[in-house]
Amino acid sequence: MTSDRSDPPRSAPGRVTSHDVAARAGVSQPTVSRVFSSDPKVSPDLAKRVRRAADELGYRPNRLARSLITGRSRTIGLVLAYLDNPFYAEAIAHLSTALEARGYHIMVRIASNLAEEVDGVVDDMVDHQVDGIILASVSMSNALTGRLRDAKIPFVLFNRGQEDLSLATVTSANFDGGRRAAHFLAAGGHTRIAHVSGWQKSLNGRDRQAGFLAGLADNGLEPLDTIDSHYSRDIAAAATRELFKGSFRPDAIFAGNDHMAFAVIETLRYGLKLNVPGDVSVVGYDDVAMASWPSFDLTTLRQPARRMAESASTLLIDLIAGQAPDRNRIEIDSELIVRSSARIPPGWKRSHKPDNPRQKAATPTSRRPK
Amino acid sequence: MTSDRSDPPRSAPGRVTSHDVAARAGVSQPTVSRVFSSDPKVSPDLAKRVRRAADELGYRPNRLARSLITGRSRTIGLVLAYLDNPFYAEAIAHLSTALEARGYHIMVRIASNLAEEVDGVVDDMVDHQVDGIILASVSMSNALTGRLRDAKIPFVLFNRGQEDLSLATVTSANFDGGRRAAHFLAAGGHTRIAHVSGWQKSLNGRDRQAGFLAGLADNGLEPLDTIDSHYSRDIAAAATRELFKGSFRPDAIFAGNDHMAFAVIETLRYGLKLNVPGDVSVVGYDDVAMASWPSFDLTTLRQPARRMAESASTLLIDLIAGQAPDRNRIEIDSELIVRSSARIPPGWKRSHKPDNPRQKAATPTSRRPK
DNA sequence: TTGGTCTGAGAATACGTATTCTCATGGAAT
DNA sequence: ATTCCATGAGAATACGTATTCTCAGACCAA
Repeated sequence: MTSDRSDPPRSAPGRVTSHDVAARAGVSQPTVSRVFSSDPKVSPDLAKRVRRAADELGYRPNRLARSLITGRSRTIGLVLAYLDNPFYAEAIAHLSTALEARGYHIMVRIASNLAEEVDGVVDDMVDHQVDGIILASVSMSNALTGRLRDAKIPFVLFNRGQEDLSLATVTSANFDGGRRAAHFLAAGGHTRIAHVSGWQKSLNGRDRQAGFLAGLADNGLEPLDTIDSHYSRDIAAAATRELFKGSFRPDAIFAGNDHMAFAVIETLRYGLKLNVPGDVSVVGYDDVAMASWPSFDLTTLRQPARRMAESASTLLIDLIAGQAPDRNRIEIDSELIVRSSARIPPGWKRSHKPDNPRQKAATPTSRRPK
Repeated sequence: MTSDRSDPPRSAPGRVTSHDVAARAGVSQPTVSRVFSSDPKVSPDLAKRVRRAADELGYRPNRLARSLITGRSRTIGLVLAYLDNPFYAEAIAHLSTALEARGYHIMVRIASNLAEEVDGVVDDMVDHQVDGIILASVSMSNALTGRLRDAKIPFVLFNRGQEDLSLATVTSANFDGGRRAAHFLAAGGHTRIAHVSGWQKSLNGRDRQAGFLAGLADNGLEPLDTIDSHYSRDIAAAATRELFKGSFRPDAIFAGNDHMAFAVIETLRYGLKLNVPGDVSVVGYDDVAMASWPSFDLTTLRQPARRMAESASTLLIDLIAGQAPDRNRIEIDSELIVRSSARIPPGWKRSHKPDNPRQKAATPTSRRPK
């Protein structure tokens, strides 16, 4: 006999709580709670009775109430700056999958890179009691960093390093990737190599550029020019036109990411009537899905979005659990994917296309009329 | 003198509650609550004192606790099936913005179109007490529909109609769009027109196809063929090859969305060595950002993602508020954007390019070394 | 048989806020 | 001056669950 008997269900109809289940199963509310938090300290037969009652009533635990008392919402906030770059769409998908597998949910917000806007968004997430935050491609103000520290909310920077070594970050090996791009172009015999770079106020952009310059230096080369194009299609296109204004024209361009590389290629082809890779070789960074499309067939450095998402998730969960991870700055190697947008040096081979199982299964259903 | 004085703050350090604020301001906890829910029934000077105390302590209301008692989480769930189609990336961004402006937050989940998986994802969201759900491009099982009805959780289908007229949906005018595609191609003098269609188990796909067929019929034409290509790039490519196997080849193809149209164009160009639009005209549906890229310069029907997102948000909020909206099936007109991937009939003009203000501001910073 | 440990489940409480209830105060109306 | 209502704020309670505390009974050893 429980105290629930005297409480008529006064809440919204259809809203069934652990008390209702308890009443029907003839047990106390804590017992119901124990069953649903898989607390071992409940006898098998009682547990069965509770589960049956729950099923009959269609009970599902209210995660808000649970979160309120445990202090953990099992929600993590995801802040994104760009969504026109498809790399981040892939990132969302992989992060969502990875975190879901770990029992977490994602709250997404788009914020421009203005520090002020990011701050507001993050504050909002804090109010929602997120357990942790992933900031993809957004910069952090020092004020914000401090506030998150105070609030003891762990966060991970995804694809955006930061000078501050105490911040947890997951990136690809940007310096190394930039260097390998340079080596590849140098091996291809290019000598007038320009860089349409990522935003130089982001560490990603700087590291790729620094690696690229180092790679050129390894081969006794200097860049023809480097132009900060802010990860923007339009600016990258303008930069490309700029590069070809003078008489000393590039024979190769390394772009700070694929998104800009596409703009570079199109400006070369359709604006300047040049041939890629005949006249100019182009190399990108990311290997988004479109990079393998025949229109671009872009040679690029693959950032493994899935592995990066896995790493970021694991890292963040560790931080939430209070475990100091072995490393809080994770760099994933990026692989050079050789396609046809850049001259292939002797001895190098085109990367084989990944076989797509769906393609074989593609048996479209056709109907010829009549 | 309040009862708070006797309660030492025993919760996690840094966790400041309305009780703490109350104690410091010398008022009761309900008064603090009233100030932060902008309840008018609190005198100005007290309110000021409370706000000051809150600022000094860095207090921010716990939205979980608030939600628990109000029964409204101000969170809405967003379920997506595809993210490789950039239309949905745009949709996320616009939905996020629109709902944020209305004071809501978004919980995102990717679910394949398997009914079972969608059900699980939605159940999960219900547990999280979302106030409403937007299902983008995913189908609903009848069981799920019923359960959401029972749980009294409103939902809106975004870009995916449903036969059941009682379900709230926001789509573009798919039938009309399909018909206009047909009219355009017919006006261009094409006679052997094929359709690489969207998934025929989705109403979107069927409506576009039906409109397309009606539009051909308006011109006394019949389709050369229609092939269900499931919104898949690979299947669309296979379908295109299939269409060109025989001797009676299409002179125009209408694709069920841009994502497939790109695959069609590339298969024509790089697989079949045909010219677009010289040999074959191609029309798409969506007008994603890439459609305006010079590589494709795709003639297509623009689904205004922003307006659709606004409508879906408004509709859902109305449903949550319990107001029966005037219409629960919203169709947004889609505009034909004439570019160069399809022959332009006499008398028609290419749609002017939207002027991009950023392009003018693009003054890349260059540095020539040395 | 008695004492002690262990097990399982109910009672009580906590989480942080919103809301209802209650009541003191003060001004207006008579 | 007395009654009445409006106003504003504190006391009490609720939201739905997890957790701590408590205790009855079972079981074993002596």
